[in-house]
Amino acid sequence: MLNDAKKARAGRTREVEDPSAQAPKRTKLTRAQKKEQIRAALFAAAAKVVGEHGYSNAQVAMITAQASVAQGTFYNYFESQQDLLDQLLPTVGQAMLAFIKEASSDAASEVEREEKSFRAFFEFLKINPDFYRILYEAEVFAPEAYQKHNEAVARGYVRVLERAMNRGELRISDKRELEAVAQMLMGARHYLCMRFGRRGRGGISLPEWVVDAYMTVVKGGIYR
Amino acid sequence: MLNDAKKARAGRTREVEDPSAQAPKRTKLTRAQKKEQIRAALFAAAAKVVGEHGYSNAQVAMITAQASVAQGTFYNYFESQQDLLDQLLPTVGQAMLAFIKEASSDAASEVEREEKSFRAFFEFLKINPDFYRILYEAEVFAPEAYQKHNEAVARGYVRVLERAMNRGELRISDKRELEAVAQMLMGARHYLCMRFGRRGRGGISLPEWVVDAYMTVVKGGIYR
Amino acid sequence: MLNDAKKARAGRTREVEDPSAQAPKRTKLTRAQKKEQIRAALFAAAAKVVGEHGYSNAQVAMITAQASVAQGTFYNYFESQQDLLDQLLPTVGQAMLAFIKEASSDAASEVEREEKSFRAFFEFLKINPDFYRILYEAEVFAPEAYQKHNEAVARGYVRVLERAMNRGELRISDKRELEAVAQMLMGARHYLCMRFGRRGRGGISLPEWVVDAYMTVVKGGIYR
Amino acid sequence: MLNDAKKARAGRTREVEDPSAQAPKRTKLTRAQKKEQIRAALFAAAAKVVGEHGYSNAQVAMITAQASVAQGTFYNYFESQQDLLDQLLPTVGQAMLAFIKEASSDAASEVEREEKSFRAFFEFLKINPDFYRILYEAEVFAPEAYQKHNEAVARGYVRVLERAMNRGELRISDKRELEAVAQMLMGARHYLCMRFGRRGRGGISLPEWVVDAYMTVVKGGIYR
DNA sequence: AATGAATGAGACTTCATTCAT
DNA sequence: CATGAATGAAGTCTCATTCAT
Repeated sequence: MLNDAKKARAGRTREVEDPSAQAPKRTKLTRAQKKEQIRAALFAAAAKVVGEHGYSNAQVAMITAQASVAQGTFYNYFESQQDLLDQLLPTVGQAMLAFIKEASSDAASEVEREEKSFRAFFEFLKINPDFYRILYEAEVFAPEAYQKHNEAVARGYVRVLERAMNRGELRISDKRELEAVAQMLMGARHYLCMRFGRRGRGGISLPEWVVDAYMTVVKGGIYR
Repeated sequence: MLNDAKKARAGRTREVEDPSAQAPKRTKLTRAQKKEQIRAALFAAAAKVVGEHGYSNAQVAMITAQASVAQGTFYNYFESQQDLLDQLLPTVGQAMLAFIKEASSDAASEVEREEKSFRAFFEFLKINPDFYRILYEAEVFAPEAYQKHNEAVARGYVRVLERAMNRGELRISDKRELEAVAQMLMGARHYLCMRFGRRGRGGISLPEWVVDAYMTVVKGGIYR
Repeated sequence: MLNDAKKARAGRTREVEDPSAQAPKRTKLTRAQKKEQIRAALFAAAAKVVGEHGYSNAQVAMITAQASVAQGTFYNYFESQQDLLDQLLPTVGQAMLAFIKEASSDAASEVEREEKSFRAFFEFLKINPDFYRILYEAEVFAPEAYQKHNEAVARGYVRVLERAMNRGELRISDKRELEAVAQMLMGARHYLCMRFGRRGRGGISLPEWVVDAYMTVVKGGIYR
Repeated sequence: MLNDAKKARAGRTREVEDPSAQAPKRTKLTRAQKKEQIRAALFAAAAKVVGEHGYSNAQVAMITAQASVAQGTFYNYFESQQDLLDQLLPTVGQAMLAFIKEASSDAASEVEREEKSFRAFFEFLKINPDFYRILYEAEVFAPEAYQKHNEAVARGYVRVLERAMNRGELRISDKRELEAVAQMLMGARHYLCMRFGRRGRGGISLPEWVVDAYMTVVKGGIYR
């Protein structure tokens, strides 16, 4: 979804330039479909612009230019600039969570799941390099969305940890501490990403020894 | 252009003087003292404004109003708004590092030092609630300063960890991994602070069980 | 006077740095002399600054920096910035007129005097490259002074032309036309200077054929 | 403020569009036409403001007020204030050249052409009294445009003079001197205009004896 | 008098939002 | 609805002048 800007635009253009096309499947789009396409294009454009220039430089003019629509059109889809920015992380964040879930679904143990999730996070970032700024600048520019996202991710961690704790696999036994551990893992991932996972756009593969360090701490610090 | 003028003036400035060597009581401050006072007031005002409203709303007008000086005065002390913002974290960051160093200097072991440092960080935040935003929004608004600060903090961690590793106290043995561990600790602290350390201005005492969770992971995950 | 900035500054510095100097002649200057020195330094500085950056960029700060005095000092000598700018052309303009008069005083005929004056103007500009802007930008930035200067120069021309006319040496006979001719000569000189007389600072020698063209027109167009 | 602007604009628009016209096609202007109108209004406003107050006082606010548009609108048409100022002389200068060409096209000889051109210049100034400052202050405020304009005008003179020289009608025979002569004519015209052609706004008719003086010099000084 | 920092009015420019077509 | 130009509030920075030392 993050990199669909071009496709979306291309799609629209094609339609316009050749109204008599006999394309069997893509006949004229309905109104609703067109609207949905534009909305999607605006999201994709916003993602790209925020990813490249940050929230603070994500001007409406830039987003609409990127989406190949007029500036005024923006306000047919969003109440305000902030409205779109508030929706950006939820939209893209869901995709990330789904991606990670999918990638870690076949784990044999909680520890393995953690490693797979960890790797998947960086895999996702490699595919969607815009996500880093969309996620981490949201604390400043879309705080509500950020907090929700954070809580959702934390809940995921806590659920897993809880299961492990109930099986007696954890070094901690205080239920309250589970969320603290979750936050620590999230923070650790954030900083490793910041430091080792972002060499320019297009990303870079995370060094294997970073994964080693992370898993060493996870295995020894959290699990027995 | 402006710079030429400034340089010329700076060159002429005789900053030495102090002919009134022993005037200890003097109600009136010397010019240099006044200047220093205003500079400090601007920094303090900026810290407060950034802490309360964030970098993105730290307008020059707000800062100067807070410091009770005219807007133009600002530019006698800083090249530009960004110039001040760039200096803010270094200035306050130093104070934090000094505070933590002082608080953890009497630790008997590396692990104890880590706990004392961890607690001191939150102590510092309680005293300087503005610091949270000054530090963490800097990634967006003063990236260079942020990176420097981050590296300085990381270096501190690495130094400690290295010592421990050389004594065979660590679970990892790859020197490269030390920095990864440092980043993880920093990230963990950041997120714990975000989640548990900031209930409104004035801060809140960190729950003891958060410290427990943190130290459990540190002890089991990093140290043998 | 135009190039005394350095000297003036050196003078002050020397005095300051070695109050016990036994220099036999330059003992302490009187108050009045000091004032006169500063005023001269400000004029010289203004000339240099205007010559290099134009009136519109001749900020008080630049002028005082160039003169090595404090900004506030400026207002002990001039009512306002405009006040100095208004006095600049009269001051330097007098020097130019004197220079030209001196250079053309030994002419055997009016035509020869004109050639000598013409050459002397460019000679003066070579020595004082700042003069071009001081003079010609004054039309915009010190219009009153400009007009006065212009009239003074025109009067000089008219006086000469009148003499020639009375001797029947001119092609025109209407007294009113004398001033028109004077203005034409001034305009011609201005434009030749603009086009041929100013290659960078330091000036350039006027090509001889430009003088030829000028004198051809003067000889054939004005004199019989 | 918004209201004022709107009303003002509405007023202008209505007036311009001529509701009583039988406009066969369309009462309302197309968008492109409106844009062109605003651009023209901005140029006209700039010309008036510069003519009255000079480049140095031609603030964006003044220009837009004069054009009855909002300040922000300015930047839909020009990159910056300087951008407009740079375009002003080329725009108006072309009009002047066309005017003069038209007025002197039916001349029987080069000398006559020169007289007609000379008169036409002042005619143009009478119609466009703003042109004087637009042209002559450009040396300071839009130097590039000024130089281009100057060169264009000089080329025109040189072309005419060259023709005459080839026919042996000139007193000079050195091709290089042609441009010098052109500059002299331009300077002469400038100064005559400054001294005799601008009594307040609305201009004044140039005294006939000024034309006589000019033509006497041209005929005797340049042509045989 | 000299100093040089403080002042604040004022200029330019940006950009989210509105609105007429 | 889409369009894209118009709007004007708001923010940054400059610089002549003032003023306390």
